[in-house]
Amino acid sequence: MARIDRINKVFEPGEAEPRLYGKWMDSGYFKPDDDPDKKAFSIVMPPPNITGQLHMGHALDNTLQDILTRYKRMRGYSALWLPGTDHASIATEAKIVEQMRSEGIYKEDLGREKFLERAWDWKKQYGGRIVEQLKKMGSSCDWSRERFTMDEGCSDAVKEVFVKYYNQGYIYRGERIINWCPHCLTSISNAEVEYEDQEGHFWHLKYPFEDGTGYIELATTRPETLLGDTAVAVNPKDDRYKDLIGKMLVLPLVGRKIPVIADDYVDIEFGTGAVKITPAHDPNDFEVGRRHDLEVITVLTEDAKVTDDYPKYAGMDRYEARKAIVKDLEEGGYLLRTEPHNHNVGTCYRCGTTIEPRVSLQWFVKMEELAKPAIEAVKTGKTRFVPQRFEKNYFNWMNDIRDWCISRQLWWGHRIPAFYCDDCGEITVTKDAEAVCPKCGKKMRQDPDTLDTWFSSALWPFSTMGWPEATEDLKKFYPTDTLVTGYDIITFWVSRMMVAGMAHMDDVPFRDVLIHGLVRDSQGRKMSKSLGNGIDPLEIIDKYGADALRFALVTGNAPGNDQRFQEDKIEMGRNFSNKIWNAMRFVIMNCPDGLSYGSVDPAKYTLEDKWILTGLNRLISEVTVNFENYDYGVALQKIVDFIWESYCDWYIEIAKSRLFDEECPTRVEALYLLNNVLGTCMQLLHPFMPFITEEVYLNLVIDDSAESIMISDWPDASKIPSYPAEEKMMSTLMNAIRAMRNIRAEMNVAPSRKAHIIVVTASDDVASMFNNGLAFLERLASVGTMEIRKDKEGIPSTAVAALFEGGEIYIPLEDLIDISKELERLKKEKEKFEGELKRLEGKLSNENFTGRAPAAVVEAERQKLAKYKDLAKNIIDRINTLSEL
RNA sequence: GGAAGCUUAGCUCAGCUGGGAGAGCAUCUGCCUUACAAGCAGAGGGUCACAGGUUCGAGCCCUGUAGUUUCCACCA
Repeated sequence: MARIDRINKVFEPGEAEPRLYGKWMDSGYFKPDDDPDKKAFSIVMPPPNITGQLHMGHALDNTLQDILTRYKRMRGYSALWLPGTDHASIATEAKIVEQMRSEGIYKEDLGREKFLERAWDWKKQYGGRIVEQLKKMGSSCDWSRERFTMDEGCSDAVKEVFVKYYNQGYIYRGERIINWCPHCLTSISNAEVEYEDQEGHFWHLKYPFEDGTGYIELATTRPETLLGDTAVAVNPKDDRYKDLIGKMLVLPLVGRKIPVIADDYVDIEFGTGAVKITPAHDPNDFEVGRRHDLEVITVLTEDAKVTDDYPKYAGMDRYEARKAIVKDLEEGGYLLRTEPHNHNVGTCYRCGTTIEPRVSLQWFVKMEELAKPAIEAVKTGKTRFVPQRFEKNYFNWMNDIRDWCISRQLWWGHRIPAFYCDDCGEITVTKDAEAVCPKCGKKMRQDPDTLDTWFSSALWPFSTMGWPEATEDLKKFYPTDTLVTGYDIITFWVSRMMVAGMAHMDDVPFRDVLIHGLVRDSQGRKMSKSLGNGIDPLEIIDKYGADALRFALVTGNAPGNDQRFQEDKIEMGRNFSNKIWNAMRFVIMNCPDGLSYGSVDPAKYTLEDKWILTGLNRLISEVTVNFENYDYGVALQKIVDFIWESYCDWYIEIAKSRLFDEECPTRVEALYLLNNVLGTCMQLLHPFMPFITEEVYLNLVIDDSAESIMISDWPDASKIPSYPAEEKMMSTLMNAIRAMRNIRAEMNVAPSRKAHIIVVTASDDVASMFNNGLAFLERLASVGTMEIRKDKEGIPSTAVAALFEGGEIYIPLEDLIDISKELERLKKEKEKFEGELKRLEGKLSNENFTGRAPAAVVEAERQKLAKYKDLAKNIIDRINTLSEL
């Protein structure tokens, strides 16, 4: 009892977790083992933004990665989990601009160089924050390999790829209509546009013919773009307009003469069947304009204000201009009517501002051809999505892929390695920091733009390992084994890594893509800043510990499904920790000093010993399969059930009678198994709850030389003996105990009242089982004394019967028994059994079943029938006996 | 418009290749039993959304319907 005084009654994560993490860091366990005989396992961490704070999405993502890494490490792999952070160009730049604005400083006034200095300061200040937060989760990454998307190596990889793609013709520069954010003042890619439903209007306008022969009616949701109209399009098959094709119209308010053109793009059924064409401000119109060689007239500035070309509206933003133009159209008699109209509006995924399509000179990657090997790799199973259904998501995007706009009008990011000669217009693309015009020898000017953040992210699985150098890490760890990420990022990131991997490494970047869902709030809403419904993982860790948080994120959740986050689950995790902690306390408080297992003899194992070992054996096998299939929710549930029910509620309780009897001949066996079974459970649980398992494992009396559970060997089921016959016997005994407990509870018999029981059984095995178990039957079922008989002659009629497979137990409760109540209880039991009997008899008399179902299934049903018949007969006998009174 | 998911106990969710419906929380009843009241023992509670079909047998497979969520595309 001396040792227990030193151990707190509850596990204290606030104290233990930082201490243990520090120990792991110092010991170098997070680094992959150099042993060349070990097989390599690797994952790269999806790099969180340097501007970011740890949120539940990160917590889930990193918990899954840590589970995987810790499992593989214990399985004997040289396991690498490579961490890092992302510069997140647009998000970071926006934050810095915002911060500067509060100081009254503008980006342009500061200048590029000063701005970048500030950005790097920002990175220094905040880049480490998220890393520290990830450590609190218990993440076992190799921090010595930590990377940043803008560090020297990653930047070099970016330049290498850009130059290579350019020389191969996959990267080009061109004037196209792109998605422009008037707030961030940069282009963004298709993937970065989010569509949302907005209520708007449908304005029906009339555009008069030049020759005064009438007008064409058309409808628009964006009347302000009328300023840039250069045609009106109709469908060539539309009889209403056939004769009008080629005629000229006068553009209202502007007076420009524009033609009626014919194009298949126009839907005859929709609206009036006539569409105004604004090539500069609508992607479809742009395409129509190209086909018909229309003039592209830009009418809005970068910040979405009307240009000076239209003095009446100049300087108005697009919404002001819309009002003014609608008013003028109305006054001019051009507005026929206005209807309410819901439409999808593209918004910037970073700031939410409505996108303004805009024609500008940008850099693009031709994706179609590059996508092919990446599509093929998933088709042929070289890369596998888990769950598989998400590959549809991937194929969907990849099969319909558009050219990727990669240039951004931002300063924070990888500067585009293209140089221009202002004299002769020559373009050079080079990794060098400076370039001289090959034609006229003048110093060239570097493109001011930077690259899309996702351009560098796409290279992450190999840029972090030293590419383009042929490093040892690349040789050993590429391709990585598993990428863990959310389904919301498949198009942004997974697809582009696949493309880059195939293009530059000629191999997939990862074998498996483990997709998880979103963590939502308790009402099922997305956690967001604007709703203020986000739950801070750090607060949860402070209150309950990282183990409890990890438990909550994994338990009861199937792969790929969204989950609602509820504090209930955290409490469950915390309570489970406490349960384990106290099981450990119990075990070690009963271990004598200098305990040695030298005399342990498996031949002396008792029924419950063999039962718990058999259960453990099965647990290891099943959980290992679950781990291999990424079924973590299932695996965790099994481990919890085994520890809580089998080990704590049964095995410890039964073992108590052996521990408390110092003369017990199998005491050392009990101690050995109590320590080792719990220790093995800790190993199985360690990937989920690394902290408490480490603490408990090292406190148990298992192996004094063990340094850490995280480098212990994953349990091997084949080394644990299995005893099926004893397991079955034990389950009979447990059922008998449950039956006794049930009766006593229903009769309201206090546990303190020890009863005399009469066990009636024809089986010698069952009889000896009860005889051997008397010591713990007292504890588990309040048995005082016991007699065992072969028949039920002379059983007192006031006894209550507990029936189990293999026998009956009678508990004479004299004063307590209410015969009518007991009869009622027995009749209820009888009905239950008769229902089952009817079902089984029907099934077994059906020749279709006996003839067609597998023999094993039929046999199992036969045995069930026999068992139920037996039990039902006993109940009926008992009812008859009681009824006669 | 195209695609995917979900619908199982009051709540949140599991349920593997089809073979007697589960967990946690909540509710009710008893217990401070010398590891743990963050605990122990027991109980109640479900036409597995609906309608068909395949099968000896369907929560699970197929078809359809309804509700709901998400992704992709996008028509002015």
